[in-house]
Amino acid sequence: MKRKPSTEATAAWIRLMRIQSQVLGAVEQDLKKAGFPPLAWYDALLELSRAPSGEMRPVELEKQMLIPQYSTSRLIDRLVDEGLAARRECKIDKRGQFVEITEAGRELQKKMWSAYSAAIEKHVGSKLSDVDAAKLCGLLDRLGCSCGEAATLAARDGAPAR
Amino acid sequence: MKRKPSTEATAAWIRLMRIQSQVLGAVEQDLKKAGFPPLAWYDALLELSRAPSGEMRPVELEKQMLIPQYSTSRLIDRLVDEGLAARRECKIDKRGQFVEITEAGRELQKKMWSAYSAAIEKHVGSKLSDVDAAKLCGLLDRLGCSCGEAATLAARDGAPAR
DNA sequence: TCAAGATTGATGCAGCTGCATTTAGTGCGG
DNA sequence: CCGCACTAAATGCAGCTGCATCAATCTTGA
Repeated sequence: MKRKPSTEATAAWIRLMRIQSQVLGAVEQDLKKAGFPPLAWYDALLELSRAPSGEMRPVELEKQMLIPQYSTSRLIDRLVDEGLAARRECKIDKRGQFVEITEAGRELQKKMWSAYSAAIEKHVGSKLSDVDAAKLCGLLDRLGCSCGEAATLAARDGAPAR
Repeated sequence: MKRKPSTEATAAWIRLMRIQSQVLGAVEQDLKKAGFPPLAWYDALLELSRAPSGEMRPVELEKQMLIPQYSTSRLIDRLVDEGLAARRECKIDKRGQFVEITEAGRELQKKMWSAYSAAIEKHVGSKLSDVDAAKLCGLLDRLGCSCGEAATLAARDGAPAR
């Protein structure tokens, strides 16, 4: 059972873990220093703002963001507490609900994108040519079974999802 | 302030976040299913086992693992609780201490490496040729200011560090 | 020699995460 | 129409993380 992964594979694994945490930390830090909430909030607001009528089912949000159900539930709680979103009852399915982004939510999303995009540029864009960034995408996509397609489409106003 | 990062940079950012979390999750899951503790424990045990006399200062460990001080402190607590490591007093500096890996700790580290290396192979190695893995390393290293050098040297028996 | 400052490690607190379970509602087969 | 399986969402609990702070000790420099 020894020496299964090649040195290269192991090195890639280590880099993937280290660099991601480093870059994510740097970006989150920039956001926080600019007085903004965590990235997850941005992701949620972005998804909501993209929805046709500014509202969607929690289940839907959960699938888009690739986070567990309970996590979605609590994230919505926080957004609602801050007046960035509102819960609406769902008439066709009384178990469920709709979550609607508020005007404040839309504004915050836009403001965050300024800081967020600057952070991406600072910590990723400025360190890699577009060609290299594309190469990196290609290599990373091969590690994720089949999450590349959707992500490519969504690659406008960046939405990570942990 | 609009359109700062290129589409490619943003796409790379998204991939980096998504794929990392996906791969990390898969590896941790494999470890857990095999009945092992979290990866952080492995990292710590590995560092300790590498130390000349099987012991090192918490500060040292902290630097190697790139995790905050309080995190190290509590990780050591857990290792000690499980009998995988032991605290030794430090005679030359009474503020400090030494942490020594136990025999059980060494054994666990070795056993974990079997499962861990298999997971790396399964989730990284098998999806990328060595050449591509090396390319990936190169690209990722450019994102991390200066963490590549050390990591390359340490690339035996993989040690991530979040 | 001694006070000021730096360093080592621990800890209380708040917030977040995962897991398992609960509550409520839907829909299908008999 | 009823019971049973399934889905939607919330929640209690334990564990982990970050932050700020603390106590103890070491070091430095006047």
